[in-house]
Amino acid sequence: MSISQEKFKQMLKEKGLKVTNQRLLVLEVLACHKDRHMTVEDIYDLVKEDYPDIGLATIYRTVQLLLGMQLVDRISLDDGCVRYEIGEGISAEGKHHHHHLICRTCGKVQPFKDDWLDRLEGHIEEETGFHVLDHELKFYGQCRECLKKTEK
Amino acid sequence: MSISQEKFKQMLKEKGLKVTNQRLLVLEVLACHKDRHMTVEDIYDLVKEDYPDIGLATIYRTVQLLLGMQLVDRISLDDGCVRYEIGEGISAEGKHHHHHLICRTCGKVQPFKDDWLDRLEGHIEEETGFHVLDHELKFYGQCRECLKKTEK
DNA sequence: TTCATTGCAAATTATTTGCATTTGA
DNA sequence: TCAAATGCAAATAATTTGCAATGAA
Repeated sequence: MSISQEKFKQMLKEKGLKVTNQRLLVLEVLACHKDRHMTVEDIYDLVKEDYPDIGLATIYRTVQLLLGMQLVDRISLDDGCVRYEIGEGISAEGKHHHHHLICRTCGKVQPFKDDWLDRLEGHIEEETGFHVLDHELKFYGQCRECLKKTEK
Repeated sequence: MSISQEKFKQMLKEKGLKVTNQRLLVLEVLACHKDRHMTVEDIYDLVKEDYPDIGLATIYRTVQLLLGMQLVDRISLDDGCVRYEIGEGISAEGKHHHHHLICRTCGKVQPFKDDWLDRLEGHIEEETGFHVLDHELKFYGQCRECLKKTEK
């Protein structure tokens, strides 16, 4: 579950930052499109529907702010665009992860939930002394639909 | 083990492409710096030592070519730079993978070899029908050295 | 010879920054 | 009131493209 608007307002205040319409809208747009992997341009277009005067630079600045606050993740799907996704939140049981399955034929991206890597993280710490905080995992291949078309 | 120069020449000829000094040098520079994660600018500087007249655009074009031929991988270490790495080659036993451990404090990147994900790939195919060909896995955290400094 | 490739410069795209103005606390 | 935030335009950075000249087959 991603962050609530109230919690976000509170976090801003704690940091001495201001609650603005622009910031709330950027967060809302990201929260309402969890499973899309949004570019800055995507966010810009959606926020403009509610707030036509917003500037592109504000989107860039807000996204940087949200990254710094760990409320969104930056992902790169290797199509050359930088994309952003609202974070899944951190619970007592640890992070809630999903990975991305990227189809090399049609480019579609589907999420895949899994906690398999938690054990691997422990293994890495033992072997290398590297303390793992987070990970990003992408799989490349062919989705079910493209696979079917190939078989025909 | 990455690709040999002879094999590369042969692949180019099969595609009706020409063997040029520039192409050989870009591949060589990547092969000689396996464990560095090279930006286009890094490659440019190194190739220029042997071939001062090469243009930056040629590096961009050659890297695209090598990507298309699956001889190099594009990686993004989230410092904003796009980086390239020579492929590990595909053997009969499957792909030879390494992951990246990225230190959030000092930015250092260390490789980590592991075949743990092969089983997860099988699991994904069963559950989603997505046929996995390759993957990229990054871990974020703190390296041993930065961890020590924090403890003091 | 002939067409792919190259280097260069200009064009394009993505992102950041400076600054006058506006706005939230 | 007043520093933080915004919108705009200009600046910067990264990458691509057009084109005449070059070079591999």
